[in-house]
Amino acid sequence: MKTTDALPLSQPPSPRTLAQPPLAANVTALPAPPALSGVASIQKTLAILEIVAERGGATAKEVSASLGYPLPTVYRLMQTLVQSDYLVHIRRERKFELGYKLHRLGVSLHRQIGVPAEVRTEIARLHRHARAAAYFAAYRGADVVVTYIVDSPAAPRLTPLSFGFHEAAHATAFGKIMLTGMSGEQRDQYLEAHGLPRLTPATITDRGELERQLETISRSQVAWEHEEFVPGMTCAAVGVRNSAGLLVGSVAISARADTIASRERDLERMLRETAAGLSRYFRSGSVRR
Amino acid sequence: MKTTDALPLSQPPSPRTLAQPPLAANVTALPAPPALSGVASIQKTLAILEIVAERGGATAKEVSASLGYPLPTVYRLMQTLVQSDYLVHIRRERKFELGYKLHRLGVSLHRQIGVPAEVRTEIARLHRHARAAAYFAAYRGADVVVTYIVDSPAAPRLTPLSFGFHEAAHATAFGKIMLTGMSGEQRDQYLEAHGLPRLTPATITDRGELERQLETISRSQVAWEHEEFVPGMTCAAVGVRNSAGLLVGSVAISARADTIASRERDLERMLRETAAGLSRYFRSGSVRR
DNA sequence: GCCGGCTTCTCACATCGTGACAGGCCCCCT
DNA sequence: AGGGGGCCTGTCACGATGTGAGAAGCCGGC
Repeated sequence: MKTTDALPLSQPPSPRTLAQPPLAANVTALPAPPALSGVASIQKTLAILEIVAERGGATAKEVSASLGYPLPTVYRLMQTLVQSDYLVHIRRERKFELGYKLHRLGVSLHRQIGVPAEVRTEIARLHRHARAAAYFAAYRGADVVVTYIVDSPAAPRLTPLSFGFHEAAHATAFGKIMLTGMSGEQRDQYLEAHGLPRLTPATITDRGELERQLETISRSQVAWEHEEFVPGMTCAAVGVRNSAGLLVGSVAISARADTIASRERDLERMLRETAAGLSRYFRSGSVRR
Repeated sequence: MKTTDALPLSQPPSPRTLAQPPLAANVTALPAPPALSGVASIQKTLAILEIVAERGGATAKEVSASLGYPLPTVYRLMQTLVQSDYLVHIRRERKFELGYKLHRLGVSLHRQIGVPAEVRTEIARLHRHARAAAYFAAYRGADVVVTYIVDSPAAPRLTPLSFGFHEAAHATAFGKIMLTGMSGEQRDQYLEAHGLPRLTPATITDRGELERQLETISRSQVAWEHEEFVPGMTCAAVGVRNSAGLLVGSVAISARADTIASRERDLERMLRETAAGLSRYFRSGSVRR
């Protein structure tokens, strides 16, 4: 057995994904975009970091141009990042690239979110039996986060749903499960903050309609999502609870809408079984019934 | 074949590794430690990020205590990080953990440094034949960085030498190779900035002695390091050059000192072969001779 | 229901970052 | 070699901006 440094799967080489949380983009065009609170110089610095990440390296000039900061400022901020190993200055090529500290931080993040082996094997089993991409999403702070995925060429994951995804709760199956687990007040607060942006023609953007559907979901204990997140794709999820009965996460699958229609019952059964097994695990430390 | 989110191998749960570049620590005890230049608020913010990473989550109070910043300041900075998804605030547990943006940045870093498949297979082959941990270190900016490692339980890597390692050039085999590739002036500058900190009793800390050894190395084209970096461990490295004859990286192995003594010749031969193959690859795009 | 912690305001001060400008450096081109 | 055109790094005075003491919310726990 040999071990190597595992390279995290590359996200697609997309130009502009949902990098920023999809804030409602059509609020009658506010003149001043959020620019919320926070320390401005830090926001600038982080913006620089992300530009460099997106482009796979950038010159100071490019950064200055695309963010609109004056050049000396850009240099100053970038040098601060270089000093702390968040950036590397490659003088030969007159450009900046990401530094090694980011590797360590990424590793730390994975350690903090690490998914137990039992969850991994159960999700893998679900993937095999359901012939669909299978996900585990955990609750962390005020969000649901996708923390584990098993898919295959025949049943690939939904493109934006990679490790760490936590946006658009109103349009995803596991997001809906999370919303049903919240108190009315929590839900109000969450939806107020994130809005219900339209992602596809089928996305639920009406608060009342969403509430009604959540009602149904909390009775049936399974959440569906039909082309509301990505056209042509369907997801379903079931919650996982700990010994106190609190939602700690959820199990989900995704697949092409047309390949699912005929076996919804079946898939629901498998999801419930997996979720029940994991709930047992979170109660007692064992999956076995 | 199934694909999953690959978790980068965890670094050892070490408390305080060489996180900061090992600046010469004994310069007659300057009253004000470096605190070099740079934007102070940003350095504070990054320090907070790293504390949270090290501890696997921390409360604002802990951060305030261990860095000596006043509490409101800590909250303000941490909230800025939360807004940009570098941190997550877990209110239930009254603590902060790392955010998901760090995953993306880590992935981008790996994309930027990505090692070609040819290099990976050659390093793996070297590992098998030499029965030793095998490394590829690339030049990036003004540093050598370990970018690929193949090891195994029987021949494990040197503990601090994980992906991204780029310190202590004077005490590592691939570091010495890099130093031989520099002009006298570049070398002066590099060693001036980094110093020659003593890591083991055998570490070369005298500039003249190092220069003499580099002389020898540039003739023999192979660099050895005997317990100068980690006690009981030995490393050797050979440079890899591109079509312009410039060093682009190096190939290295490490093993317990006592298991190597009898086969230094053999290992040198294998290192040279691997390095020659990779040099061919960097010249012509193919390893084949 | 009250207490004690964490967390978030408020606000006046001066620090600290800012960015126009100019000079140095290095590389490339001829 | 010599020049020229970038990239990069200083310098500096202005004032916006971050700062941190204090105090008031907020929330959970006893």
